[in-house]
Amino acid sequence: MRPLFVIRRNRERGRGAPVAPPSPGVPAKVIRRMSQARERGIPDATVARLPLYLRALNGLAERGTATVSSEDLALAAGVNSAKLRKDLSHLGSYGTRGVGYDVQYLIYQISRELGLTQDWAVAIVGLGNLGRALANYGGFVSRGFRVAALFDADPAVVGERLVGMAVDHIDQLEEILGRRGVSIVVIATPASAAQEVADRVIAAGITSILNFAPVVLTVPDGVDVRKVDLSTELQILAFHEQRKADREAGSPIMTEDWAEAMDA
Amino acid sequence: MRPLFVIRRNRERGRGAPVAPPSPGVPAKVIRRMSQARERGIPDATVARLPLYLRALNGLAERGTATVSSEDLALAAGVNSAKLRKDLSHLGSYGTRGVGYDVQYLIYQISRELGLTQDWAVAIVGLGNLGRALANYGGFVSRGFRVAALFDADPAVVGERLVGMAVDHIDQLEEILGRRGVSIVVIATPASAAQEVADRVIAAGITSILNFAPVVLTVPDGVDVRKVDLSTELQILAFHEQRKADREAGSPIMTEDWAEAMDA
DNA sequence: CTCACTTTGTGCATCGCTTCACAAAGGGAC
DNA sequence: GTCCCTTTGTGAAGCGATGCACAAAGTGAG
Repeated sequence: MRPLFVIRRNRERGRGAPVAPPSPGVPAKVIRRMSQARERGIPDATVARLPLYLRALNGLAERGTATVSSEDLALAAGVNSAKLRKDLSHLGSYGTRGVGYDVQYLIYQISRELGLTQDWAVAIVGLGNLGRALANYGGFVSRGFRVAALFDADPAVVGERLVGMAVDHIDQLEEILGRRGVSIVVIATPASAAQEVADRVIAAGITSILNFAPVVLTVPDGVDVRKVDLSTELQILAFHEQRKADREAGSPIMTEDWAEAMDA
Repeated sequence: MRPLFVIRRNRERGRGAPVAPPSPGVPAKVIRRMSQARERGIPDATVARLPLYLRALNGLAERGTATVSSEDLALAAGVNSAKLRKDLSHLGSYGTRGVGYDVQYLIYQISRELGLTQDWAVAIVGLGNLGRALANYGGFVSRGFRVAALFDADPAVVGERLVGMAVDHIDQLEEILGRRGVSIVVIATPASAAQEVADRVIAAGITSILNFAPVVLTVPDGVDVRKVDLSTELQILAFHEQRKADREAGSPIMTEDWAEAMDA
């Protein structure tokens, strides 16, 4: 079963084989076909932007727009139009030259690519303030995702009903995950519990985790972890804010900063 | 006051002026000096990782570790050690060869670089489930950040007390932001209100926004917006999850997918 | 049909980040 | 002091992402 090439696939990013240079003798059609085929190699940066495009498209669709040019869609999504076109070209050739993209069709294609045409059962572990906020957050249930299980370790919380669902005790984690077909787990526990929860859900077969706890989770290969971290974001903002402040007050050449840095 | 060069600075990412090509005649020392000097040009990718290092360091400090090698720290932060060293080298030369980094000293240096030695007054706008979770979230108050104001548009929520602070009505936004010296605003409103809130806080002089609402905010140059978006993260996970599923079930060559894609 | 115009899809140059690999620098033993 | 060991700091190569600029491909008018 799935030898060599699976492993190769795993690391196969972007272009894969270095498409032959456009020597004038080679039939252009063959080259085209190859890059169209793309071998399932959509760049990570592109994948990260697809949800953005999807949201912009849904906005357009609600306002009844039937087709949209890359220029306009890029504007709505806040990106450069060349980037948008290149991103979409990784999915296939879904536009019409001289016209633009059919909004509904593009929504469908992006949704399909992102796997939103099926629905995903999501479990939330940890029902403190953040976990509750997530459970109640209607936005992400809207398309493709469904909260299928809630877990907490606190006996006072277990049994409580949230969004029409009882909170289960963490002891039943493995059993219920399996029974309800959960494939994505959201960790919203305190930092101290996060790694243990991760270990358990991974042992139960989960390979996609969204982590809100402020820790670096250690996971085996093949498990995807995405991290959302408030304090990190604030710290990045603070860095830039400080810089702006420095710039206004400090000397343009910034010699003082230097002196300070030097003697430290 | 601050003419031309301020604008230039604004767009000056990374290296700044296009360092002359490494023509063999140019004295290497000059180039060296320039990149060492860094002109306050810490790469964005590095800035984004500094909070991570800081957290790992705090963990080590709590356990009483005095010095740490780049190898160990990198392990704790979940990055490659060469990357860690290069990141830290952008801040200065704070390690000791043959020994490693002094944990306390490095904590101080990173904190200073991130601007965490001063404290930042943060306002939260929108106190639905998410806003409340953020207000209660102790983690980010810990170091450098302080919740200084809470706003909501709902009269039923205004006046309520959260984390020892009364919720103010959004009408008083500008006045209170100024009075309490707020410099970072967290938007946790519904999507429909987010742009208006952003416009108002920017008009009031705010230049750093952390946006939880699922919309692309349009802001003038000089304003930093960072976005945290649950549904985007879930969609990215779903994409990879789907891929993993395809890989197990589907044909390695993936001809079927093709047929399906073609007739659509 | 041809012509003018619009907009996509992409080759290519560029840029910035990552990673390797090693010289430089410090510590400790003797 | 010298020698050996450890670990940093960084030049340079590699790699992926970005954005320009344009040929290709479509529409619509006449």
